[in-house]
Amino acid sequence: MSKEQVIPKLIPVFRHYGYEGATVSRLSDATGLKKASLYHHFQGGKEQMAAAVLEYVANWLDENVFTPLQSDKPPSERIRAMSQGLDKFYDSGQDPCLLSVMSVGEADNLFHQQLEQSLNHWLALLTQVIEETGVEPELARQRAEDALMMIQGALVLVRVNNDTQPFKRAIAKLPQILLDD
Amino acid sequence: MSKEQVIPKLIPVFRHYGYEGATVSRLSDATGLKKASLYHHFQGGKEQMAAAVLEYVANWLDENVFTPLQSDKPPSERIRAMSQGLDKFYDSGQDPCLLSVMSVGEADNLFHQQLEQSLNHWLALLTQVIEETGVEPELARQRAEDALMMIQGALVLVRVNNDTQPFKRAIAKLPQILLDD
DNA sequence: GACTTTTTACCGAACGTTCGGTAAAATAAT
DNA sequence: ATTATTTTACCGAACGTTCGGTAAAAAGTC
Repeated sequence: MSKEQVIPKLIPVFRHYGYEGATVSRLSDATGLKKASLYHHFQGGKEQMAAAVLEYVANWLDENVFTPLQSDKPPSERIRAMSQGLDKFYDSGQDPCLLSVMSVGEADNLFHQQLEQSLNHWLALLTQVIEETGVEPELARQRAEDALMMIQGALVLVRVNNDTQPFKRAIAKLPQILLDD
Repeated sequence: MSKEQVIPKLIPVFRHYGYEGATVSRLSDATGLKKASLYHHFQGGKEQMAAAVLEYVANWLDENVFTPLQSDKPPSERIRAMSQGLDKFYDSGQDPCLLSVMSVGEADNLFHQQLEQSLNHWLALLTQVIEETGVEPELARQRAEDALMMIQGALVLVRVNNDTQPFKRAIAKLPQILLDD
């Protein structure tokens, strides 16, 4: 079993339990590999596993969310494409966000730089799309932030309330937040 | 040292490290009490400490956020009062939200009911205030959800980006979200 | 192609450390 | 003197990690 096959099995563990909650035992169970085997693939241990997961997810987002956002189609359609990618990424809000779960406790010390970079990359791309519709840079940035806040907040609501409706509405409201306002 | 003096010292540990990251050692350091002394006050151990923290925070919110929201003043002023309480509670976004941090991993299994109840209490109160301005129940509920999403999302953004501006803007936007729309 | 060597993938068992938690002794308060 | 509070010393279990070794695949040699 190669790393590329292992990493996707690690993802849900970190997502649902956070860094400190993602014990090597749980990671072992999730992958079907014994602890020692995990350490064969990731000599850097749990920290390297988390780093690999973050990198994998960043690439997934690049392909399924950021690239569609940068196509040459009209902004409204690009945002629709992004929304579709996001809905798949978060499984309609049922899967927690790695970004938010990894910015807690010890994990934040280890991965803050990576997380900040990913978030700002996303914000920058979104801001650019909005600017292309003729909106002032500062306002465009604010709308981009509003959109991300809505999504992240929706994920919290969904998790606590066991109801995916807020997330679906947040996704549906994205065009309005980003373009109409 | 009494429980009432200990609990406030426990709060920041759970807030910043989450339930699994809030080790008894850290709780001991934060309170200045040795482990065994903590167990004298909380025979139920770490779980009881977390439960006490949640209860304490719920009461604080009741007094400083929910009660001002239910006064007999006009809705706009009640929302202003709530905003003020929230800003103090989250220290302008610098302090993470217990609700979101405790809904991860094992902690969610232990406290889901409490968290869900607190969130829905808040949502219900907010919805009621909006309804009083003549808004349909369903729309009022949606606006209440939007407001909470904005705040929760802002907290994520602030934590990752080390910049409290998004939170301050989210707070400032509350009247518009809840009343103007 | 057959044989040897090296590398890869995996595992059982154990490592030292830290986890949450407890018993008994010491101290403080009344 | 009694009670309430804190501390020292300790426990089993789980933590992340490492060790020694096995089986199979890959690479190198003839």
